[in-house]
Amino acid sequence: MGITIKDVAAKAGLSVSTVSKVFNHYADISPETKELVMEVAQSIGYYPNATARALKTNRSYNLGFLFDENASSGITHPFFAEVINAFKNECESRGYDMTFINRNVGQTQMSYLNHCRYRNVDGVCLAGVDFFSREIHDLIYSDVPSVSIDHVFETRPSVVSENTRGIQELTEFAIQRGHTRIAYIHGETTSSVTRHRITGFYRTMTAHSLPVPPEYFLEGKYLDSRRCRELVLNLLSLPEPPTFILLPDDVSYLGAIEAANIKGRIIGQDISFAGYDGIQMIQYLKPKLTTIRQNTEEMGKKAADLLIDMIEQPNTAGSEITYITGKLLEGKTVAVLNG
Amino acid sequence: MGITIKDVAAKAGLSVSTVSKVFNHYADISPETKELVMEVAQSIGYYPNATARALKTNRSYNLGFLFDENASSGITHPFFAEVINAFKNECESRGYDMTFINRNVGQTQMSYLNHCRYRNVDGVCLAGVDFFSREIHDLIYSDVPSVSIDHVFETRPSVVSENTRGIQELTEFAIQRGHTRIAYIHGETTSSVTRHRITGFYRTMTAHSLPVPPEYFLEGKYLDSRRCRELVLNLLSLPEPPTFILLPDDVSYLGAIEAANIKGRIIGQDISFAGYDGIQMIQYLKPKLTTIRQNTEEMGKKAADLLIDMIEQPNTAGSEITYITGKLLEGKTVAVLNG
DNA sequence: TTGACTTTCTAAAACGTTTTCGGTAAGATG
DNA sequence: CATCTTACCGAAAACGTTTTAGAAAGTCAA
Repeated sequence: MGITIKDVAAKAGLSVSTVSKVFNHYADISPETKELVMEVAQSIGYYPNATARALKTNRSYNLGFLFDENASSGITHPFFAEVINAFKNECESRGYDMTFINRNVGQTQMSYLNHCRYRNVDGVCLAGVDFFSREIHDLIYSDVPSVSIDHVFETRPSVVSENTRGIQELTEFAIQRGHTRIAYIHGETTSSVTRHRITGFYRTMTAHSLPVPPEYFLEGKYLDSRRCRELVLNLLSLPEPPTFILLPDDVSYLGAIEAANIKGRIIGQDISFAGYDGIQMIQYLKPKLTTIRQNTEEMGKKAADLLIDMIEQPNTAGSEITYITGKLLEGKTVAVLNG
Repeated sequence: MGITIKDVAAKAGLSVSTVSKVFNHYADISPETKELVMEVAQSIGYYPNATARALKTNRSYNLGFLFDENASSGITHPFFAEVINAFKNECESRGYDMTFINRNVGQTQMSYLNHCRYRNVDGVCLAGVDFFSREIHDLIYSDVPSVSIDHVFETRPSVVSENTRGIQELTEFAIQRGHTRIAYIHGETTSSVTRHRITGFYRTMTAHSLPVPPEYFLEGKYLDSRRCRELVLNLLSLPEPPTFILLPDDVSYLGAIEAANIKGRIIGQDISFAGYDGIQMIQYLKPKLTTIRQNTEEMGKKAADLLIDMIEQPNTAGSEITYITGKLLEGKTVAVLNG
């Protein structure tokens, strides 16, 4: 059917082995032969078959990306989409392709690990999954190389954004401007990201001897602006409402704006907000949101690099943790109370 | 290294062929043997190797997805992300995986077609690319099955959203409410989507004998709210500004809001807007945008189905065009001038 | 009993590569 | 001239499957 290495060999008057060697940059090939093979290959439009190669070498040059599919948004998630995009770009530039790993291939349910094996991926990157589940555990402690984003397993390298520090900065930012009644609507506590952020929040509040009344500390949901709207409404209805509210993320700001409008508060004046993520689209809103811009570009790229390095030099593979720091974007949503 | 079909055969006391047949649901296998094989396979944790299978059968159960990588946003594009997600989900439920197709694999530049061949994808879905380029042409007229989204090639099936009709509805909507000075900031004219929309616009305007002065018809860019802001500012600065402006898409509305604020116009009163796409996040903005909600779910799913059908029943493969109709979402951005 | 089917299984070739191990020829060395 | 290197190339096995063609054994009717 297709054009194979045999056709090239025949046309060039050489053996299959020799042609193969040319494509794999073996040393024992004369420059003339090399050139000849290349020419012939070009002329008849030969391209090595990745499948056959993968079978032989047990390397597919294909990386898996695993994130929670049934979670809200999948690839639609603005934060993960950016990370995935960066990951994919780095893969490509290093000669790898990317496939999504899931567990329902056709009718037959398949574990993540089995899917990886079945597809023969050289490695897999995990992001936004339930890192405490059995399945993920099996995958992580298997022989397939892996790297995780925003969660660390001791035996594997990981890329984590400095969530604790990010929230600290944001909280500090508010306190510096005279806020003391500070509320935090955090995301799902099942995620370790949330846990780190909560740590950052409490740490800062404690450092400044500020109280955190229970009604100021609410469990919201990531990316759920409707939910956020309700919670902000609740907060603003308190007898003693907060002056500053940390939101789960940028998208939640959409709900916060609505709530503020309903309550007739002017944002950045009567009530202050901060988000998390630094999503471009949200930055266009008025008033501009004060937030932490996550370096998604770096996260995706670094994850790919760690993974590929691990694959290509298995001996030197460690369990390096790479911290990625976000950047505080100062918007107009935080009032200065002590000006 | 891994567990192969041979191990299963040995342990079950059967031949490799028999085991293979069990996994491929051949008829000439007794129920007892079938059960035995399944049991043994289960017990030693055997899983068929997709690579070897692909090599033999020339089917990879892997589908390519191709979209313009260097275009603005890649996977980050809110509209395409939704389509891709739906496509991916449908693939999975029918037993296929999805890989992104690009042209820079490692150092070596590779044509899209070659990438498809190299990866041995069973088919490829095209969206948001330059459909008029040579490379895409080569791919479409090759032997690899393909389906296109929002563009039709006569020889291939396609899924297109009814862009002409969408803009017609929007324009009609404005006219019914008494608007006559209607401007259109359209997207890049290189895309056939834009061309269809422009057709819809002119058709409606002509049907109502309304003029379209050149200064009301501007080339903007998709997803570029900054650009949109400038163009809306220009429009609002005209001696005789429009009362209604069709925007390239929903994201552009962010720029439009800014421009209206700068010019001191109240949206839905002094100036009216309509978007396109129906992106969730934008729908949370105030005032709520009147727009066409694209049925991205259906588009992605249908594209996957067409492609897989074509792969699995090559004989019945046609060049069916599937039209997906959007739905007008009435927001608060259109003033009623004849009320 | 015998031939004709059926049913169930297997041997072996093939898919397109990579890689090991040798082999050959030419040049270098003494 | 004999031997040793060196540089280059090829034969063949292997990777883990699928699939064709046929073998063996059982069934059944006449």
